Amino acid sequence: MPAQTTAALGALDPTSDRAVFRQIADQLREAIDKGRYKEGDKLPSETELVEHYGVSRMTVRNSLSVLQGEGLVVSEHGKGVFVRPRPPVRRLASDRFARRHRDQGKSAFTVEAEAAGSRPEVDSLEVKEERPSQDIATRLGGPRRVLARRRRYLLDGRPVEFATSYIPLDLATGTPIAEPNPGPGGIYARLEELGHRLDHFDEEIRARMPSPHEVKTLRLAAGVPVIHLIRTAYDTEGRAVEVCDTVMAADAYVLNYQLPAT
Amino acid sequence: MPAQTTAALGALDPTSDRAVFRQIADQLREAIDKGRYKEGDKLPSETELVEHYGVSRMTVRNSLSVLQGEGLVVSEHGKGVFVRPRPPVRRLASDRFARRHRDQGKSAFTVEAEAAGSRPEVDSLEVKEERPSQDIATRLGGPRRVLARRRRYLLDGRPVEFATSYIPLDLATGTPIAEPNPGPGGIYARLEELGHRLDHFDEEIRARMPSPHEVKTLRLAAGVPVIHLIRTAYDTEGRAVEVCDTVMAADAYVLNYQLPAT
DNA sequence: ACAGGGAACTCATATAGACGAGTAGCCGTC
DNA sequence: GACGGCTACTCGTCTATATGAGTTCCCTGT
Repeated sequence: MPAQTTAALGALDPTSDRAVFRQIADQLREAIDKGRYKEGDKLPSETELVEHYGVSRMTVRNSLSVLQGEGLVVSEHGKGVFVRPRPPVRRLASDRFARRHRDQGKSAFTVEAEAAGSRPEVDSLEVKEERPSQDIATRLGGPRRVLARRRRYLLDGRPVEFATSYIPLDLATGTPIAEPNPGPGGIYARLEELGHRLDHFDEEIRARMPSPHEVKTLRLAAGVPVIHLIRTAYDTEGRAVEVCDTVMAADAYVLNYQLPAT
Repeated sequence: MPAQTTAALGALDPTSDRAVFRQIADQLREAIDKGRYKEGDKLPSETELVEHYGVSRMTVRNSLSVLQGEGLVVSEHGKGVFVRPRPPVRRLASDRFARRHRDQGKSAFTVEAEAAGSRPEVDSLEVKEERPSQDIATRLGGPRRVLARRRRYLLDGRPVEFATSYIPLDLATGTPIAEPNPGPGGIYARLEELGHRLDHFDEEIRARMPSPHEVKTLRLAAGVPVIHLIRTAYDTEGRAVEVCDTVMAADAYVLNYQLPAT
């Protein structure tokens, strides 16, 4: 049985000017950090904490909401508050778009995930023509209309990322790129077949807190940021042929880049 | 005068099963998104919101703490709750370690910041020998002891990043690398002068919520994640000569990488 | 053996009230 | 005019209490 007693917790310091609910949060955080409560363990119930510290329930709840905001714990209605388990992590290497990775019949996501022993899924396909936003239009060199390809990626049933690719309409119409499934090697393979030999990608990375919509789509727990990656693909003539806007659950990803020292 | 009235806010829907404090947070969030409260504007005071919605003050505070957790607003004791201003952003290009950027008398950070019109500062220097953590040791190929160089970077007085470089002790002792100021071009220039010609860097990027210590060091507002970047520098013989562990305020950075399509 | 009811636990939401402490402006005194 | 204090406003913390709702498990009646 996991430790769900208050044995791991100390007493309050009434002389401290640190707010009581912060002191309690500090103690719980420390106990979690030191492994006295392990991943998935149930913390003491609110009532138990009330008794242990001799404070009101609101104060205890206040402490717990601090830890929840930090993403350290998750509460489950009717069951208890649990130390949040760290999910498996997906590593993205900087050579993930190398041509040699493109000739399989499956998508890069699927191949990688299966290699890592996870069950990959891709859903919520949407492929349609749109007027691009100001930002996307600028990145693509100002096309009036684009093809937008939206999809969401899941690992073992858990959504980890959703992405939208924007391709200038004149490159996409009438090609497999406009199909829901563009075929082996993905749209980069198709673009090259159409004579747009890819030269390089630019990636722009931000990290921020998710919008409520992103929380929903990625089923994010409280306190999990997102990594926002915007990739622009350029062909050998210097033309931007695709912009891919990706939002990833930050707790599910590590990004890897290799830079030459030049 | 900025809109700090409740004019921009609607009424509650008592038939909704959405919690009252969430409804209030939704309305405030929408008003901020739509620009009815602009950056730096003061929101209605808690008392005003209490009167407008006819709920208790705790409920209003609950709503505001939701928005604070999302990083949308900051509260200032005795003054009010304000829409958080977006700070200026520092862009990190993937060629930032190219040799051609190394010959100036100043550090890369200083040069970049001044070019962007900001006032750079570097502080809390600490240079000392240590036993490396397991992780750092592994990345460096297992040295017993390392030189750790810690520093913090500020822009216009605001801390934006702190970093620790770890260099195997046998490379560093008795060289300018062990000095507080390693000289123009930084330690990479010194390493190359010592015959360790740099070949490439590996960068590993994560995003997560900050620890309390990081909140303090970077003076982070609630709801601002950090970008955690671990860079390993390799020389032409494939030896790892430095690991740099950097924690950045995510709202102050955009990372840029250029990948060859290979 | 099993289905159902209900007790006993969990967290979620909300109210009302109190006191503390930081800020800013007004106003009178010196 | 400058200083100092008063006051009214702000958010911060904490208590006490009530109700609702989801989960678990036992016990009882069939």
